[in-house]
Amino acid sequence: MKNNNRPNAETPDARERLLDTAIGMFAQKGYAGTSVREIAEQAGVSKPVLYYYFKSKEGLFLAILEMAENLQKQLLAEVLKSQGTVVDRLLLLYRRVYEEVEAHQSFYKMIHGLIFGPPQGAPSYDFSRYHRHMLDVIRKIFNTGLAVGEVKKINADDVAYLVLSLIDFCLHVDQVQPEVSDPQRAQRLIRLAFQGIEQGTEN
Amino acid sequence: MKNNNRPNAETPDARERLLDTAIGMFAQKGYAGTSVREIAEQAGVSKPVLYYYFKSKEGLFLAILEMAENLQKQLLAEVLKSQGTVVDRLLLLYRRVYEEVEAHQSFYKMIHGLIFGPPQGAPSYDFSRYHRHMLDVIRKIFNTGLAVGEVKKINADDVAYLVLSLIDFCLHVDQVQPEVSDPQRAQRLIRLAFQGIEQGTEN
DNA sequence: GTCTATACAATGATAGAC
DNA sequence: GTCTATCATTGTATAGAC
Repeated sequence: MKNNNRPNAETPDARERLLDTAIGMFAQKGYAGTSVREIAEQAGVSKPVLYYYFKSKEGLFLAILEMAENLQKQLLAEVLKSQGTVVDRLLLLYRRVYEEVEAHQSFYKMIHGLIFGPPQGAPSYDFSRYHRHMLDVIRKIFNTGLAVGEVKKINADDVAYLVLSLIDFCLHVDQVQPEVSDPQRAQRLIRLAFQGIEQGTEN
Repeated sequence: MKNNNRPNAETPDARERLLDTAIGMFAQKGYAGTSVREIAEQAGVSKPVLYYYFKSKEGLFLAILEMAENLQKQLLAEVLKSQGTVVDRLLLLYRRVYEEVEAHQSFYKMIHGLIFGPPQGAPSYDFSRYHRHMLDVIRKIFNTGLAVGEVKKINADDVAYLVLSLIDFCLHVDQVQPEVSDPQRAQRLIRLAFQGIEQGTEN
């Protein structure tokens, strides 16, 4: 937030290096699997520096989560401003999330692991909020389509869960099985769900 | 496997108690977050007993994973024998997985955490195999439907990913947010994807 | 097979000098 | 702000008696 005496420093200061390093290690080895010694070592500082800036392992952890939620809020607000058909706006949502994930891979991986993985003694935190925010946005986009008769009269909740399922799963595969990853898959699957799989007996 | 001198013992023997306890704790706190001391304590045995049966923490862990894969193989083989329309068979697949998850909640939770969570220093193991097996089965079911013109000519891979996305995500929600859980949701979402969301311009 | 007791490394955290 | 040195605690694992 406040940028002290190094506006354009090439090497980020200790605090930022600690944040970056911690994100990477929490992503890779989880909360319990990562030791403060490793974090400090890899960030090139001593342990007391970590405790100076973040007070504890938990403090460092919570500082990261706060950043994450702000990033998500910003992204979703941007997507909500978009115009177009429901499908197009949902595809935009996916593309923006995908870009963000690509740009901050470790960051996403860490949050992903916390949402889906076990709470390995990490400070308690309501991770489902990330999904709730996503579901809210998808529902809103769908409802505007409902109003103009662009989509069938379906429970908006169901559509939201369906779309979020596809987005999340595809991002997950991209991340843990890069060898079978396919950046276009999520977009194909969303279109697929909109058009249907069965041979159409129009109802 | 081999059942020694207690065919109908009310209290399982030490080995089985250790397995059950470990599954529960790995599910709740992850691999790194669980100590052998806790496992032994909660199972009502001493630490050396754990090492006697499983050689190490990793050994105990791997013994559990072996059980898990056998259970999955058995379930999928059973589903593959089913008859009916593609949708019905996929709904059966979901119902059977759901039943299994309900019957062995901690077991599923542990595997789920390992598939989606970070590898918290746990022994390396290819967890994507669980997804591969599921994808295989869904693809096979879809292809039989393709052969009889029951479904559109779509990439079977895409359909498999789509269906697995829905199943996995719904099971995940049931598990981590029981308050918004809905056992019927996955089945509704699968039907939804087959029927389509858009107002039909038949193509 | 199961226990008590213990070895020994790694962990989160801090005191106090600079 | 950053370091060296250190603490108490907890971790995995084992020796050896029963």
